[in-house]
Formats: sequence, structure tokens, C-alpha cells
Amino acid sequence: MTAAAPLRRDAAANRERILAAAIDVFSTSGADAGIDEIARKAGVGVGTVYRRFPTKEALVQAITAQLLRDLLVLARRALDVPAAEGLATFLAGAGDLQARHAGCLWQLWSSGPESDEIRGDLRQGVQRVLVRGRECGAVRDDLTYEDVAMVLWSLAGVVESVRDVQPDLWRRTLEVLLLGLRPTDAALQSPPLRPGGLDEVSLQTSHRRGRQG
Amino acid sequence: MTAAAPLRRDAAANRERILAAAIDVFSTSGADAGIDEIARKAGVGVGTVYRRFPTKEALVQAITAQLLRDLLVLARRALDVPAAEGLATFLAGAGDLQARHAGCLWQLWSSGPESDEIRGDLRQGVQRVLVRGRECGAVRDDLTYEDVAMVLWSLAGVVESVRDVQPDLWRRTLEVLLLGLRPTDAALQSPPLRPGGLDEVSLQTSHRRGRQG
DNA sequence: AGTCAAGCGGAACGTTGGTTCCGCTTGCGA
DNA sequence: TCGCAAGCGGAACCAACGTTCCGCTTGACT
Repeated sequence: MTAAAPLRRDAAANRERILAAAIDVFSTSGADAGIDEIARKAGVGVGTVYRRFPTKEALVQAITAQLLRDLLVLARRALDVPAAEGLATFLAGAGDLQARHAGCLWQLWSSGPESDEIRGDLRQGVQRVLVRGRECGAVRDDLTYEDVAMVLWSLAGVVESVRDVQPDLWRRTLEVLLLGLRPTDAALQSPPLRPGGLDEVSLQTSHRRGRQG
Repeated sequence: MTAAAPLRRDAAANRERILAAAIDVFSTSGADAGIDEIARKAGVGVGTVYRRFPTKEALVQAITAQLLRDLLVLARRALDVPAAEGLATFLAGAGDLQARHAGCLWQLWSSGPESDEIRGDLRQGVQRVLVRGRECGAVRDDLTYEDVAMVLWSLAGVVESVRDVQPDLWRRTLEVLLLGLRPTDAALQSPPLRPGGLDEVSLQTSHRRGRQG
């Protein structure tokens, strides 16, 4: 990616306003809100949206890429709290993040190849959080990185279902999940998402979008 | 509802094939699959679909109404197993049911007023399951009926996210959740979905659909 | 067998929503 | 201050999809 010429000041500002408007609109009107609505909310014309994001999907990807970056920050921060609280801290932050991005959550793991590096870093960070929690006996030792993704999907399901009825119901879900993530004497019976499964999830999602428009 | 004349035999068969095809197509291509695709899969013309289901939404509602009825059956069956296993039995059945209806899950609670009675019965049945579990110390006593819905949303999130990568990953999620639903010495801190919240969820969903097409 | 209401297929229609295009505006370096 | 490349708005374009319509077919009853 050769660094393109920097944006004009007004253009850069518009870009931010578009992103913010998109997040807002998606989370209230759902992922299939029209570009018009986003443009109106951002106070620009649709042409402006399209000059910055060549397609609607690119716009969504820009949002989810940022989301991934934010998750990474959260994971690193979770390494600074006491080991016993690391996972809970991360998941609480992630839940909050997801709640503020309702509507885009199903795309979270499918943002294009440019996010590959971030995804790698995220895995590393989260795994470290897991290990730390394990060592001090705070989390069960049969938890994989994929299980953390699974927890995020659970929270996403709750978030998307009750969006504006009770936007933070996910907190209760997380409480229950965290109780279940504490060590017990028996291992979990059902297998976790298979390694590499996360990549397939992303492929599948984009494939699906591709076939329908 | 004055009972309409019974369907001709072939028409009745087609109706079933359409429903089956719709469930299949939705779960593989997502909820916004076209009617054409469903009709093709069912081996009928689009006109036939529309004669039986006046709109696409009606088709989805027919599916989710059946889903609700099936949930009710599961809840009643869960009253016949040992009290300590009732909730787990119900949730396992519900998870499986949801996995076989991916794509329609977000509509589950919004099927029209004709399902009101079923929803009432379901609440009653599930609450009985909860009470039984509570009495024998198998489930925590601060669980509400809404919490069960919350668990279903969690599972739905996992189901929808990994549909064809690992369609039964929800089993692992459920294991974790069940561990968290066992009694502990401290009550949950975050509030459950407020009473009546379920009705709002349905309203919200249909409102959302209404505004977008 | 004959009748016909019910059922059927699929082309055609209208709308919605993503995307493109073009004439006007404006930030910014010379 | 001037010039212009970059940016802008929004009308117009186009493909996809829900829905309707109509001429043909067929199950069921006599």
C-alpha cells in the first residue's frame, strides 16, 4: 500500500464524521441502513461517502477494523491489571465496545486481509491474558483463544437482540459466562472451535455477503 | 379466524415443501435470501409461495411460530426429566432447534399476535422448569424467565456466527453457561431483562423491519 | 367423464438502495 | 491573490428483490 497523498483538512474531518455517523446509524437502524441515511446524518452527500469508501462494505470494514484495533488495546490493558481479573476486564471492555457497535458485529471477524496482522496480535494478547488467569487459578485451563471469540459472539447475540430495549443486558450474560469460566473439576465435554476456524468464519461471512448483493 | 377451506392435497404438500425449503435456504444463505431461491429449492414458482404466504414476512413468521411451538413442546418435556436436569434438557433442545433454524433467529420473539398465546404458555412452562430446578438446588435462585431468553440469545449469537463452520459450537457455549447458572453464594450484580422487555423486543424488531422495507 | 374452483409458473412491474457521474466549490501551495 | 487538483452534493442510473397478474393445469366431487 503506497501511502496516498494526505487528505485535505475538510476531507479528513468529513471522513471521521462519516465513520461516526455510520456507527450510529448502523447501531440504531441495523446493518442494512441505507447510505443516504448515513450521509444525511454526517451532513454530507452520498458522493462524499463513496469517494472515501469505495463501497458500503468498505465502510463497514473500516469500522470493524477499528473495532479490532480497539479490542487489541483492551487486551493489552488487561495485562496491566491483576492476573485474576485480566479476562474479566478484557471481556467487560469488549462487551461495552460491542454494545456501542451494534449492527456491525457480524462483520467483526471478516474485515479484509489488511486486518490480518491485528488479528494475529489480538490472538497473542488474549492468549497471554488467558495464561495469566490460568496460572493464578482464576480461569479454567481448557479454555482456548477461540473460546474467547465464542464468548464475544454470545455477548453479540444478546446485544443485537435487545439493542435499544436494554443495551447493557450483556453485562448479566457476561456475569453468568464468567462464573462458568472459572475452574471446575471436570473438563468441558464439547469441543471448542477448531483451530483456524476463525479464518473460516471470516471467509464464510464475506462469501455470504457476496452472493446476495 | 374462520377456518378456511382445507387445502387441496398437492397444495398442502407444496406448503410444507416451501416451509422446509425456506428454513434450509435461510440457514445457509441468511435471512435476506430471495424468494426466488426458496421457490426454486421447493420446486415451485414464486407465485405459489405468495399464494400461501402473502408476504415474505408472513413466511418467516410461519417458521418462527412453529419454532415457538416446538420450544413449548421442549419445555413440557423438560418437566418429565429429573428436576435437576430440567433446565439443561430444555436448553439443549432449544439450542439444537435454533441451530436448525439459523437465519430466522432474530425474528423468533417477534412473530405476530397469533403467537401471543404460545408465548404465554412457554413462559409458564419454562418458569415451572426453573422452579423445579431451584427447589432441588440445581439452578441459582435469582434466575428469571427473561434470563432463559437471554441464554437463547447467547446461543443464537454463536449459532449465527459459525453457522456452517461448526454448527454445534453452541454446545460448548451452553456448557459454560450452565456452569454459570448453578447456585453460588453471591447473587448476580447486573439486572435481568426487565419484565415486559420481551414484548418490547418483538415490537422493536418489527418496527425495524418496517422502516427498512 | 365432465366441470370448475383452486392451484400453478413465471414474466412483468415497482421500489428500494447501492453506485456513478458531472458541474460547481474550496483548501492550499505558489 | 491566483490556479487548480481535490473535494463536494445530489440527480441519475442500474441491478436486485418483493410483489402482482394472468393464462394454463389439475385435484376432487358428481
